[in-house]
Amino acid sequence: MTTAISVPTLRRLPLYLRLLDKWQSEGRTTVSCTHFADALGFDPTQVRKDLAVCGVPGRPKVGYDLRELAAGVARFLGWDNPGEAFLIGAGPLGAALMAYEGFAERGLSIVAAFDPDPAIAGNLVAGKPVLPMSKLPELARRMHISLGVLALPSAQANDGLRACVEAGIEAVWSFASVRPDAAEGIIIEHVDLAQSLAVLSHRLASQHKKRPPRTT
Amino acid sequence: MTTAISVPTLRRLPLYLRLLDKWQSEGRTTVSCTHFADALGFDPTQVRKDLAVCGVPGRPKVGYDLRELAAGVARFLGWDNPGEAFLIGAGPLGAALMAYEGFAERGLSIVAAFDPDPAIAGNLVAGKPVLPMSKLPELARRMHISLGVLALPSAQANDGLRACVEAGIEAVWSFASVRPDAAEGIIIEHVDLAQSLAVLSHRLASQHKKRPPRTT
DNA sequence: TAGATTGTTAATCGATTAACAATC
DNA sequence: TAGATTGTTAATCGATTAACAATC
Repeated sequence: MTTAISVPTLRRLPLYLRLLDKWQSEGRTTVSCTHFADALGFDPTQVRKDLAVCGVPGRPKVGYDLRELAAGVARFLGWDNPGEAFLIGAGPLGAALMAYEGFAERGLSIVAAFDPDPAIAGNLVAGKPVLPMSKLPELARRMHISLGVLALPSAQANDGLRACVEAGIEAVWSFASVRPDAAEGIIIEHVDLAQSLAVLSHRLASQHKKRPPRTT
Repeated sequence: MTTAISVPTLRRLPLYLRLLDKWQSEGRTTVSCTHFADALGFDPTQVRKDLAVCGVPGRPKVGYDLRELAAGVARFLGWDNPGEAFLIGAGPLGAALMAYEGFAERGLSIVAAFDPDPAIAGNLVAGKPVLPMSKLPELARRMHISLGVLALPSAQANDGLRACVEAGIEAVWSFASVRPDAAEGIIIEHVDLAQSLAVLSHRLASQHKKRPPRTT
């Protein structure tokens, strides 16, 4: 087995990729770890180790070929060929995700939307019809869909997840406001906004202890 | 100065709080670290250390008083009294955030929405009027708003952030698809979906290496 | 060539986990 | 009392950073 990639490394790769895109559009052709390190406030050695996982060799004195590195990082993440995903939950959150500009950039395309609510199924979301959940298994298999984007209200999140498992979907990216239960045979990545808010809230609270907020 | 709280600890606190709410609704009155550890797959010692930062004492043999602990964790995060925030960017993402059920639960209330796009300002989003950006500074000061929720398209994200700084807003929770530039005198917490997607994409890709996905 | 940069091995740092005394 | 659990100190583990040889 190849060396396991650490999650912190994995989470930094998109930041490098974003910079690579930017620099490419500025006409750069090579980059060194120091460029990344300066732009992101990271240690250059860390950048070098992170990039190494993608298997793109650099050249001493020169650095990395920008094009080659960008392609290598994108390939490593599986962002080189467009992935197709189903959206499960077509409420306001689902609609926002369908319109989200960051997905297309990362080779992710939501090709169909489903919703258990009969009042929503049948509607159009971002120009696409929302289908009833009953259509999910057959379509998932026929279209070889391996990723589900879960955007259901918390009460329905676990049902949605189960439907994905039964449809043979391999991974779920969850935006439900409650973490769905772990399930056999499916990869779950949950975006927990409460965790992010906790970091922000605490920083704000510590700030207030030092310099109290304005009051009337 | 009090011991600095680590970010990993901070990010786990909402998970404990969610369990506390659940257990409280089930009629429990005391909890031990082992309960949390079992439910979350954590080490009991880690739970004990995490909870310790909130300053709620437990009793040997008994555990923690559930009510007292829930109140302590919420207070530590600043989630005990409802915080008021402004939404900057009232497109689909902004609309989803206004409707998001997780916020109210965490004592966060979006009290007004702003958008630089004249086609959007004037509309209603989640029953609230969207105001032009020009109204932001005066209202922020008058209402003592310290948190901005940034949901603008990437091209406008930095302008939106600057507007917050100028309005005296202390912290910004960013959902832009590109991380806004750091700015003097404002706390920024950026939710970077690409980082989360990177973790998921890579897991999916490694899975495929072991067991290739079905094809036609 | 000399200097800059990669790639890799060693040292440090911080977070997690283990051990254990104190206590109800 | 005995057993369970807290709170805290020590050990381990993994990620970050430093050092340095190889190289263009």
